[in-house]
Amino acid sequence: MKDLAAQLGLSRTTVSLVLKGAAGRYRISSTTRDRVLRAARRARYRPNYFARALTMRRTGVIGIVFPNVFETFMSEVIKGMEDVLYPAEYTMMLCTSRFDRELEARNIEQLRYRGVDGFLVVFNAPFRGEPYGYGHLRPLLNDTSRPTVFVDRYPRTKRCHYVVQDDYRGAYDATRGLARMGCRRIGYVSLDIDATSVEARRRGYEAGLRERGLRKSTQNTVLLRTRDSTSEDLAAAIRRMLDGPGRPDGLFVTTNGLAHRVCELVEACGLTLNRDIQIATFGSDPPWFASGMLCVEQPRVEMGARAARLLTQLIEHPRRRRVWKHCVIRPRLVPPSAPARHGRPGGRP
Amino acid sequence: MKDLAAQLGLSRTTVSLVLKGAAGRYRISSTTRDRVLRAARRARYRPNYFARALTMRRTGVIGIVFPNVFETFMSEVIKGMEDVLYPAEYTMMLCTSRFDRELEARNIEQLRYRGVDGFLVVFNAPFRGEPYGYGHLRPLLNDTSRPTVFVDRYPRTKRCHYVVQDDYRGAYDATRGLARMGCRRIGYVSLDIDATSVEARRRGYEAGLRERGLRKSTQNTVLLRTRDSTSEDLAAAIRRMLDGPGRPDGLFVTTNGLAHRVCELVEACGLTLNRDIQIATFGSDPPWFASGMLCVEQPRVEMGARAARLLTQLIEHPRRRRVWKHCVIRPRLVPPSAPARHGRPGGRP
DNA sequence: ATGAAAGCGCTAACAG
DNA sequence: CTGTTAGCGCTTTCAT
Repeated sequence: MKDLAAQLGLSRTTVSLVLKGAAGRYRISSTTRDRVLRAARRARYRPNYFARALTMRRTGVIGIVFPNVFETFMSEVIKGMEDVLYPAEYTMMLCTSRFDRELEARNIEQLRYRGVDGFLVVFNAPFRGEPYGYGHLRPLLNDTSRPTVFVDRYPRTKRCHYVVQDDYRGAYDATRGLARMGCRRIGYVSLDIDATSVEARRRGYEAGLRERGLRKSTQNTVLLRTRDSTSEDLAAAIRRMLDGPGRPDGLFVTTNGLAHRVCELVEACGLTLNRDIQIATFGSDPPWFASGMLCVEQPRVEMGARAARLLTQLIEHPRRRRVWKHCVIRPRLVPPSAPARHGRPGGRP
Repeated sequence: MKDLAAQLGLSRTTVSLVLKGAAGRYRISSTTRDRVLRAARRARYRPNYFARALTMRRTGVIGIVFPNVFETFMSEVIKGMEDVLYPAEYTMMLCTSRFDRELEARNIEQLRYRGVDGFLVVFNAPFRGEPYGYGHLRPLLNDTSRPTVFVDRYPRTKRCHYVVQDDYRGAYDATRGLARMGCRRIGYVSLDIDATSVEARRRGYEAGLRERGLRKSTQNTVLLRTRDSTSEDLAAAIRRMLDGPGRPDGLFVTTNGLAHRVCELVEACGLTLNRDIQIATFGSDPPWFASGMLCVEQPRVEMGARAARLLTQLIEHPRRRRVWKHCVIRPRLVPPSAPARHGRPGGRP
């Protein structure tokens, strides 16, 4: 910029002013303005990012923290974010926590250090009763100069911004859906996770049962304490459940990956899905795979987009940060696509 | 830092010197050094990122450019990178190009602007004969102050650093493997893409045929001009190939996603995999899915790790940039897991 | 062993 | 309308 100014015989101020579009306010002659603009273009001038950030305290970078990016849920949410962030001239800085709270904390620190303007985060939920809770999210909750929007789940406090799907309603609808399909003994299978989303799904499930005059039984409830869905824990629990006398004729499984595994196990027990038992879960099937499950379709892309839009609002209008925004998107119930067809994993070159 | 210095009654210089560990060289008393260090720790002092970057011209951030992150290939390569970058105190800035060259160019520009120390990139390959080639990678190839390591494929020039698998060898082995399984007419199915990787696979395939005294036929060759593997193009081509007189009894498919789709189509034509026809491809099956294909197992995590390690070397030892590093990793051939078992998509909550 | 001073590239009062 | 000036927070050379 100095060079530019020298070359034009102007002061740095003038150039700076013009370049940030304040020419009007300072009544700078349109001729000099044009000269500056043209010269800048010709020299492919771009302000130095660090110098600018140093004085402006603004970077145009959004910090994204996700458990991973390969699950369809995550990558579709990210797509939604990209859709709004890119046109708005923001850049994403993406970190994955790999279900590791340490790493998550580290990443958050890194992003803060690197001066992101705001955060979009899907955090790791601990197993219920685990000692370390959400302490590492404190830096996010306390930082008033940098807004955070939580996605899919939020820390216990409501003093934060978040965008989630209506987990309660989804589970409620799914459970009633199962009942309408003729199920009388509807079991519950879930990771035993301390997340607002899972908790809401449980409440929705229970409300659904109540509404149809059904009851839940301890025997037909499975709470898993491991994320490895191929673990023997799950298999044993499912077998036990299906061998018992009051065997369920329907299952509500809180998450998609788990549900697929449950399907397998059900079949391994000699039962046939959609005949002996119905299964409902969150998250829809990929196009190449009809699972035969009743699905609560998550508005993933939309959630990402809404979260990103909210965040940019909060960044650009600091006053709005005072009021906590809670955005809850209603999911849609998708009946099992019959007949159940097993395709192959597609689109993964 | 100013506060720190004031509080300790020292000059900023001293503090700065101590903090960067140069206390020894400047013979600063160990007592003052300790005082400074302790105070710094107590005040949770961290140098300002932008001020530092402004003077140092170094950020500790690595720019990562990938077509996407949801394909298993991509996410595993990234895992390998994380494995070496995190312990080495680097942070990743990840951008996806979504198979869009515009976006790819934009992302590269953004990352340069944001002052990354180096690049790790899997770029988009155009279809063969498409006008816009690798021009947008120029900024990477020309930038001597910021090394780039290409992964999985490299621009036509060899004047660059790259880490790839031995595509030629993999394809060669796979083709010979098919022949050893009894195939006499081995067809070739591929995206018609202008990538070094795909080209090497084709050459490997041809060499494999030659070595076994087999010949390729135009009729048993399918070159696709769309990335949408559910397209009717592929279905039609496969049908045509399988209906003809010299129907292939083996197929080498260059990429994994495509191969799965081909399996489906083969079955849709009334043929049975592993009986009427054998299929070989790159990329191994996920644990929950035995495809029945002969697989060239890609060393994905290792590729990511090697690339990252190479890049940090290049960053930290500028002199090494003068010699172009080409790292080629040998893949392993994995026979079809029998019997072919169709599982369900797991691990995707 | 420690401090003063210049500068990285840009912004923003304020004075002409 | 344009120029002067004082930072932003840190590094580094050069005196002391």
